[in-house]
Amino acid sequence: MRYPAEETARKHQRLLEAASVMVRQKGLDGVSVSEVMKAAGMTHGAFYSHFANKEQMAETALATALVQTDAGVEQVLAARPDPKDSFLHYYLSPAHRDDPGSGCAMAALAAEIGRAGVGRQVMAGHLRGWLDRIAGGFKWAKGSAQRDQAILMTAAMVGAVILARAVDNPELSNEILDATRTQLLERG
Amino acid sequence: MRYPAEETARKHQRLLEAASVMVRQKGLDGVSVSEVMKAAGMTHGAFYSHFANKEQMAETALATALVQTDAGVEQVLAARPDPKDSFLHYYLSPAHRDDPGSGCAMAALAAEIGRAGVGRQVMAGHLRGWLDRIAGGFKWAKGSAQRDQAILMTAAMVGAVILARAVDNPELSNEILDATRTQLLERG
DNA sequence: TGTACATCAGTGAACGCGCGTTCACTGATGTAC
DNA sequence: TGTACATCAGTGAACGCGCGTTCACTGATGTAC
Repeated sequence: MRYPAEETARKHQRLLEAASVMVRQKGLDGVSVSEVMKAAGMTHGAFYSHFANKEQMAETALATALVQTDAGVEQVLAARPDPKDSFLHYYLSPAHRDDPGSGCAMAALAAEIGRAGVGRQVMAGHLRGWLDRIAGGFKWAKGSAQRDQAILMTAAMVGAVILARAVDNPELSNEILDATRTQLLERG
Repeated sequence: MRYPAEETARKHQRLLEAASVMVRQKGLDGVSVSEVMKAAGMTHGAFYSHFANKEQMAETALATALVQTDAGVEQVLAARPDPKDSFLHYYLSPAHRDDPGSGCAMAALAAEIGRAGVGRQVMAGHLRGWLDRIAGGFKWAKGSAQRDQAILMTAAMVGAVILARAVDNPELSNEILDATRTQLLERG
């Protein structure tokens, strides 16, 4: 049967939200059409009223996840007095490590995108914007380019969260987060 | 028919080698039983003469890939005069970025292991050994713990390679590798 | 040393299963008059 | 404003396909005598 346009729009939004979370939790290839639809409270048949196919959903979910990641960065950049400190404490926290579904899409999906080919352009655009904002928004040590420092910080944060998620030992996992935060703060 | 024990052992070795490469290229879940067997020159039926099931092959392939990664580290630690410099130049090179199959297993597989659960213990053991060796084998800046510096360096290298593989723009990809290397060398 | 036979790695057909996708159908919505 | 009808999001059965896994079979190897 036909549904009110507004309700359909709301359902589509629910779908995007569920897909962006699940994709970060299970990977772009790790979520099935059925489970995304189920999470949004529908049956699998309606999937093709919202997406052309599974690949397009993956791309859309990635884009949505990246937008949410961006929103998080914006929020932190408004923090006073020290946005960089706030950012490092959030990003390298156990909470972020343990909740990939609502966390940074680069840490969750960059590795898979690297081998799949799908989403590499979107990821490049996202990373460019990310680097511009943190290179300009944070205070950096004198003596070397802000952009290079922003790249090191980004690589270290992403790598630290990925490694912290990949080990089963809680002490080692926490140590990775703590040491990375300490080192990045120590250098200015 | 029955085959000479020595030939069987050689085939098993071929299987491990192929699996460890393919798993780094396509992910632990991204390789099928058939394609691994085909790569080793056999048909899929013989798979179960070598492994209990697909999951066990994935674990074995991960372990093999980590051993090969370790062997690479050992080799670099013997480099003169500056093993750290050699290490950073290899790890953060376009060659390493473009050849995940024979590259670092952490960069290739840590993200997937983080969400799968399989291999987290093996990964923790590997990372422990890795950190011990580079914390002890390289020269570090005074003023903060060698281990913390080793962790930052590892996180940054792994993150940089993952990000460099995830973007389609060659300039940005190279910039990530170059900036990370420059920054890590600059700090001693 | 020669003979008889159990072993077992490898082959390729066959299996059930979950997947992405298609389709006939439903019926309230929104539109044309 | 009321009526007739086309639209289309959503349902659930059905599809083909590739996957991991099983199985009967092969025949040279390695062993027992």
